[in-house]
Amino acid sequence: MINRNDPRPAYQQVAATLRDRIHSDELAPGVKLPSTQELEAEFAVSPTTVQRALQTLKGEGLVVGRVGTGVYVREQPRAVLLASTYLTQGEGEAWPTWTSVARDAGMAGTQEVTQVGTASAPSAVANRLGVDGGSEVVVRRRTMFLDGQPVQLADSYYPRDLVEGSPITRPGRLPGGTQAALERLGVRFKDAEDEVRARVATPDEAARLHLATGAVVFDLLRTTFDANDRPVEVQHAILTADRHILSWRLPVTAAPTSGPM
Amino acid sequence: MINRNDPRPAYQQVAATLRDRIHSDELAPGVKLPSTQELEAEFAVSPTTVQRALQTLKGEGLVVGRVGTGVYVREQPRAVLLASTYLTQGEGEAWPTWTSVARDAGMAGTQEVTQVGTASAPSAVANRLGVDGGSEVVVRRRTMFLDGQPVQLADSYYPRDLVEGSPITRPGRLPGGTQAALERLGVRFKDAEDEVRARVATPDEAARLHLATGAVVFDLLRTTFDANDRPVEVQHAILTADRHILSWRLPVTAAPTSGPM
DNA sequence: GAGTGGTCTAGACCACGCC
DNA sequence: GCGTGGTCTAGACCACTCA
Repeated sequence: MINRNDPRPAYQQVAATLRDRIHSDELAPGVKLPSTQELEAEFAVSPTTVQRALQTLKGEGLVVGRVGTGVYVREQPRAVLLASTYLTQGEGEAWPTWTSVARDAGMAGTQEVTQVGTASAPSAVANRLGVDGGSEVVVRRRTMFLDGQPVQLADSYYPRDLVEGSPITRPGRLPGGTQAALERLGVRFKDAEDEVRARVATPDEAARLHLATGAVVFDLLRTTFDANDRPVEVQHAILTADRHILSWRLPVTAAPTSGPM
Repeated sequence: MINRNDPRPAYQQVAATLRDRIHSDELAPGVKLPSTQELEAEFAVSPTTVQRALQTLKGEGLVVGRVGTGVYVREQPRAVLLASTYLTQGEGEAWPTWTSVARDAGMAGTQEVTQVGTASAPSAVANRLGVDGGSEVVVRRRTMFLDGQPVQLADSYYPRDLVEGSPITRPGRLPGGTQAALERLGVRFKDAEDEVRARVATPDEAARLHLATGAVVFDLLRTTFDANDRPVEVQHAILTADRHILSWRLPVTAAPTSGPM
């Protein structure tokens, strides 16, 4: 029952009560909530108020509605631990791939190349790639899947003069990945800079990743530099936040290092 | 006007139209939207439908409502670029501090120590600190502010036997930061592991960070290891996503794989 | 006091899943 | 066919801001 003296709106009280039941496992993952009509009766509020409370919980990713059946406590999807530490490792024959990372988490990782060609560089990419905003760059767009579900949109951008005429500009799998292909072009890698943002998915991203509106995504930019500190690749990835944990390993020295990192 | 043949619900059509106007700068940041009554008339929908569309946009962080005045396009708050070295928390001149990081972004960074003492270790912390779940550990809790606004909750945990009797267990500022204090106890740092998640703020976090419900936060865990690979510190930080960009710099020595990480 | 956003109601209709 | 979640309406009230 709702407390009319509580300063919080009724729908927030309903949401808070249900949230407590979920967190206390009184409503365990996968369990069906009482029907909206039952909730109306229990809390003595109108249908609209119940719906609004449920909408709040849906926005928080706690429950999912399935019309015709009921509203269910969301099963926590298993997440993939995406480590970047392998980049610092030396020589090895088998490099971690999306497939192997997913297998480590007990899932099936696949990918699909959706576009290879040239495109006008988004300003964030152009800045980091050291080209004029809007100028044409080479782009490879991929979608990554976990157990058949799209979880990641990964776009890689390259300076046109660097990769022109190479296999990178053509569709199809690159043996050893794009980085190996760049090395065959004479590129010597030095280091990379990651920038990570988190935000709500745009409607376009939500549609392509099969997400509810309001879902949280990582927005990740990786700029890779060669031995001359020239940026040779910018990767821009959108990752569903509930299926990825990002991980970095970094040295800690007693004496301060100079410069960032 | 709403298209009744469009399969999308009316409130989503209204939201999409307003979203387009915002992204096209027809409604620039800071500008006041038409009043809800005007929107009702323009789209020929009921008040509730307009409210639901606005609620959707609020959830996306695109607009903010101020009762009594209007609904405004949200000014994009300036974000702080948080390099990975920051969390090492030195206060010496060479280590980046919260104050210096904020100053680099043109803002005032302050912090407040909210609690120093012992607490039962949350399971995620206990795991990483190598102690039994629920056992007592030493904790230092801080809140970080940008221009007076709380933007970060940072809790640092230490094994009890390691820091017992040291200044770390007592309130007050630590000259040189906790890292220097640990070094004075004989700790030799080796490396650290960061784990980054992104999710919606819990109601408690939202209240402490003055966030709207549904706001996105980073959930960051840093485990620092000494030369013997013993975990000596676990930092758990909640950061408002729209005011932080996280950054890492990592060396690349050979061809990595196809994934973004 | 007028206008504003925010909340709530009571009732209706629809598409869908299941029996 | 019935129960389900999801959507929508028309109207009401409240707290707040600002002139």
